[in-house]
Amino acid sequence: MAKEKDNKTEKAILEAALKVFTEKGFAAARMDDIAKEAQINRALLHYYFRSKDKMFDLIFSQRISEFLSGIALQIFSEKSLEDKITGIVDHEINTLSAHPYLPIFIFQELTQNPERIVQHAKNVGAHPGDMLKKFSLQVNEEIKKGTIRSVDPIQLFMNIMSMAIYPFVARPIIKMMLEFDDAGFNKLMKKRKEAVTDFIYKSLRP
Amino acid sequence: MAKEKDNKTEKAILEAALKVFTEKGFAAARMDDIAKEAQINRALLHYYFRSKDKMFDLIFSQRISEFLSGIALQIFSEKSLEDKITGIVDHEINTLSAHPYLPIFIFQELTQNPERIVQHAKNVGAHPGDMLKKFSLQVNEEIKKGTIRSVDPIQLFMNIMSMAIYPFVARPIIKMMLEFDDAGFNKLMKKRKEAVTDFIYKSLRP
DNA sequence: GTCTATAGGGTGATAGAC
DNA sequence: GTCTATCACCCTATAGAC
Repeated sequence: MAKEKDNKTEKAILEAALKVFTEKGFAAARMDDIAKEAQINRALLHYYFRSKDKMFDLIFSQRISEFLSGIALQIFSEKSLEDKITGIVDHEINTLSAHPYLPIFIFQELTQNPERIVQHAKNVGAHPGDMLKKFSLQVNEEIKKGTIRSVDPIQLFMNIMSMAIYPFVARPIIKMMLEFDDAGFNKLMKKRKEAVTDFIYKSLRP
Repeated sequence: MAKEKDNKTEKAILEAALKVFTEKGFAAARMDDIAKEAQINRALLHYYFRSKDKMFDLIFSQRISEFLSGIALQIFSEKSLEDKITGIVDHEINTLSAHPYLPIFIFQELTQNPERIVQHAKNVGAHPGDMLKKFSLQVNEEIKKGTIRSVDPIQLFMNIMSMAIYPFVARPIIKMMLEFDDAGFNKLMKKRKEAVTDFIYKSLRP
């Protein structure tokens, strides 16, 4: 029973830490914000996780691993190129619709401390460079078969990721330009899944 | 002569503030970092700009205005749609190649404080929503003429901005995946200008 | 205008009672 | 495990000499 209480508190803290860190970033996040969000005392945070840095590393490590392995899962699946592209776009937009702060959080902190990615990238299993190689191979096969036009696979990969993720990065500007609230933005993103895949397929026509 | 010294110091401070704020963000930026970067005393910052907040507002206001007006300049030019798209892509990639930290800075701070955009958006002259309307009009004209296929102008606009800007947001991940240094990344972005416009035109074929 | 010294407030971390 | 009280440091901002 004491054990059960442990898990419950620890879980509450991690959930709160995720929320506060992703919304504010490491530097602006306050231990007190996390404590209040988890509805516990500030000292307990240190009891469970010792320091702000350790807590942050844990959260960040999970997020970047999830981000990379989510893509890897799609890339290394046995799908056709077309289904794979649809899979990546759908996966990214679905995930980010539920967690719109994630991309800015990841990229902001990664920019501050780029070495960190090397540590965490290994948690993904495959080396991230392998993803691009696998993707390039499949693209070049389709080009050879004549099912799609000739295209640089690396630029294509960047295009796919860009169109899926960037709108969540630029969310405040998009909301202002269109005078949308959160609900309107989410609807737009739901429609966007098909718009993006369609835009890509149309471009790849031979 | 005293006046000249004023301008020189003030300019040095603003330059240093831009560098530190954009690289670290408001919360992580230290007045001491800025002072050291400008090679002056910390107290002088307050003599010239009173507070960290005021200094930040100034820098941020300039950046977001420049960002929006840069796009507006392209949108409201008298170019054909195709030239306009090329203009936007080239302008964004050129600007960000020189200042790769800008997008994350703008979007991170804007996410923290979305109301800020409303104040600064007005500095652009035209209301930002007008940009999208003007762009949509021109796209719909081309569709009617049959020079491009039917497409949602808003999604198209998001696609263009995404593909031009996102790679600079995801720069650390791209550099890692391709095992590139800064020079390699910049070369890739230079090539990307043509890759992106070509990708878009190919997609818009009727 | 530019500096040194320091006030004043906030924040992460720990000690110690329960 | 959970709390209150408190320490020690950091950082912005200002006072005051030059």
